[in-house]
Amino acid sequence: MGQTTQLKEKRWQPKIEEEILDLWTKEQLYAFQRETPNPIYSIDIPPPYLSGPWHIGGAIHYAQIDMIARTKRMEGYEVIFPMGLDRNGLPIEVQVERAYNISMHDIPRQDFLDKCAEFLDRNEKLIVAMAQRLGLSCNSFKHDEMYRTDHPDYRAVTQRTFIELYKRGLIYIDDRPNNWCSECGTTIADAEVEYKDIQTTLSTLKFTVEDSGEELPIATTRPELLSACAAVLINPDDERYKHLHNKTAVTPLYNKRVPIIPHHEARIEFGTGVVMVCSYGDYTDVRLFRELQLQPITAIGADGKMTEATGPYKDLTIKEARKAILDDLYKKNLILKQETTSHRTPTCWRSCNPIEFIAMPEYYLKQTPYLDDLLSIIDEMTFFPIANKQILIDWINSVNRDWPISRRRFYGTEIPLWYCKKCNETIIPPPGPYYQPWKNPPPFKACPKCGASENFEGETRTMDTWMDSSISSLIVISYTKDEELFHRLFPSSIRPQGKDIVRTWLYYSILRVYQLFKAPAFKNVWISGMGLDEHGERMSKSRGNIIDPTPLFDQYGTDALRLWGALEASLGSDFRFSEGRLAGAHRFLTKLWNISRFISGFPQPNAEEFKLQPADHWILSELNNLIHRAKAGYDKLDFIGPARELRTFTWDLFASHYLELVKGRAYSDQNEPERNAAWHTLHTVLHAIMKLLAPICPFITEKIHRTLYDPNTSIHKQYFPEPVDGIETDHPTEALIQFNTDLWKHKKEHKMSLRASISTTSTTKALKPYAEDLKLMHNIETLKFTTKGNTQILPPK
RNA sequence: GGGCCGGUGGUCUAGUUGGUUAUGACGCCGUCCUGACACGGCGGAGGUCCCGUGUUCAAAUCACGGCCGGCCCA
Repeated sequence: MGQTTQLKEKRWQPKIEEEILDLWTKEQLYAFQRETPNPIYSIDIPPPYLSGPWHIGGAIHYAQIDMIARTKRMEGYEVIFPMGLDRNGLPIEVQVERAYNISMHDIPRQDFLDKCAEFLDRNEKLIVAMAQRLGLSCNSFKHDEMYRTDHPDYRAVTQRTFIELYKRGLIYIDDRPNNWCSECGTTIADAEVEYKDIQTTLSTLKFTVEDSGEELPIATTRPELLSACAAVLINPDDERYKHLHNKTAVTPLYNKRVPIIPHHEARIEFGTGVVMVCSYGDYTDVRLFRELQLQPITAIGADGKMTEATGPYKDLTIKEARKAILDDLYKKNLILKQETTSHRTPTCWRSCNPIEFIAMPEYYLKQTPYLDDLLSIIDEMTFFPIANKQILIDWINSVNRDWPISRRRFYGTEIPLWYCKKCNETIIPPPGPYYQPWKNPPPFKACPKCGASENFEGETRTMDTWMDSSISSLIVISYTKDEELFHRLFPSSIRPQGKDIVRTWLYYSILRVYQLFKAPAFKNVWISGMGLDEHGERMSKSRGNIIDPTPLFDQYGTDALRLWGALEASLGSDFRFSEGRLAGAHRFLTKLWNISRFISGFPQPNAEEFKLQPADHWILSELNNLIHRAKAGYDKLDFIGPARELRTFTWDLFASHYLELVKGRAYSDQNEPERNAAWHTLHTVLHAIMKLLAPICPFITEKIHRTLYDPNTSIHKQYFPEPVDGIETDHPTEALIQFNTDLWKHKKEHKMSLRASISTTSTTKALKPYAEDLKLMHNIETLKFTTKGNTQILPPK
């Protein structure tokens, strides 16, 4: 008979988790074994963006992704689950500029990069510490074994893909109007544009009709663009203006002649029904200039200030210019009306500033020719849940122009190009090293076109950070580092992520990998909902509703947080933070701990030392059901199912009914094979619960497993349990629960102690096999069985 | 204007290939220290499953229409 080490602590303490963490680190428990005989499962974990520590929603998101890794391990896979860190890009630069109150243009480029790196290193420590505290089972948290998107090796791979696509003609330069954020000083992609309702003033300006001199009122939110007005639109069906078709209007202040064009884009009910078209107020303007072949005038420069074309407003900011021009219009009586309106304004998702549309020469990656291919390639991927695939489909269907990938920023992967000043040739270096053209000498001797041997200029721009992060799935499976492994593992097994970055990270990843390999990037895609605050709002710094998980780790522990995260919402749905419900999850762990503490008081009999009783068969058959249901839930990578099944089984069936039912037998001195059967069954069920719960609550299950069952081998090296063989399957579970409820109720109604004896009780025949256990449990002297189902209890004498 | 998702006791939520008295948590009321657990046990109250129409022997679940909310796009 195997002795069992008893659990001592009266309740589960979050601080035990830290001891377990140390143990895992020491044992390098989750290190990837390349030479494994098992199938390999690779997880393209979202490398956290190092702009700040996670809020509770982010923490839970990563905990859920970790449950995927742990599930796959317990299903028998060797799992690649690296810790990655996304360290490129604009938001970092913006934060550094704010923190040091500097502009990146005012200090040497290298100094600025060094400051960014410092800032990143600080945040990295915080995030990595939190990732470990969360129990993430990443392969390694050693400094040199995590990947970083700004590492020379990573950037060299990004540049290699750029070079490859450039050579194939997929990257080109163009100077079409683009989304320009003047605060960030760079072009941004459509995917980075966010729409916000912003209060603004709608001013009605007095245009006139040429010749007739008729007054033509036009409402606009952008009076500062008046100098760039190239046309005036009226709706062809608008009865008020039919007589003006194809006449000419004169702009106020500038007295410029512009055509009046009938066009369906003018909404009859908006403002006065007449709109001015300027280069460029919004997307519609951009489209109309193209469609009507109007000559654009640049009113706003790249610095966000007005240009010469605006006359007296030159060098004013947009805001200043708007105020100044309204003052001038007012003085000259050219404003007919002003009202406040809410305008749907495109803004930069990083700086939150309204964006402008400005033509600049930028590099583009072709994407529109690939959209149909992408729509079919995603059918080769399995989506969890399938409903969230639609977000991606919708986005692919709405993409209508190529991806601007160059950024006039510094902390990013450099565009690896040089230009020959003599002949203007663009020179591409060979793939391999990491290039910094603004700093390195050119890696070639002469211009391949004109033969010049000097006067080369390195490109100063960097790439959109999504150019880096969209190849993370390749990095995860050792692209360019271990070609044999890469070919064996491509495409990677799963991409887990939140639904907020479907149109960016997911879309770009699928596009890029398809362009490089003509193949799907992933076998599976897992898209979860977002963690919201207690009022159901998205957490953000600007809203000031960030919930910091740090104190919750100390108060409730990681396992409670993870269990809460699993129980809170089905996959794909948003979930709200609630401390009360977190406390509820914590209470389950206390319960589980105490169940284990009780069971840890009994030894573990060998096979020949026990004889299973009907009650044992009953709970083992219920355990078998649980195993099937929990595994089915893990199969869907939706943890709410297994979490709920486990809680209900453990608390409402195993603890409340089975444990109480066999207490008498377990403490008895007589009939050892029957007593041992209770001990054996208690341990069997408990150990199975531990293994089934391990992906969700890795700490408490590890502690109990190592204390009771195996001090030397982690539970996280075990597989999910198989159903117990040779168990009778037909049991009256409902009747059993009902009988116990009836007895408890009876004793309560008669103000009897639960230990008080009952002289005579009768119940359904179906419960006859459990007679002995039931009599001990409720202290029944005589228990009779009838063909009728109802419980009959004789009142005490 | 279009698309997607959702609307289940006070609050949050499970369940939607249609099938007996709708799941659970938190909260609430009452009661009890019973050989692990008072961070517990036991008992209880509380729901027109957004509204309407239809399909069906049968609808929270399917169809159509409407209302409300969230997200995305124009």
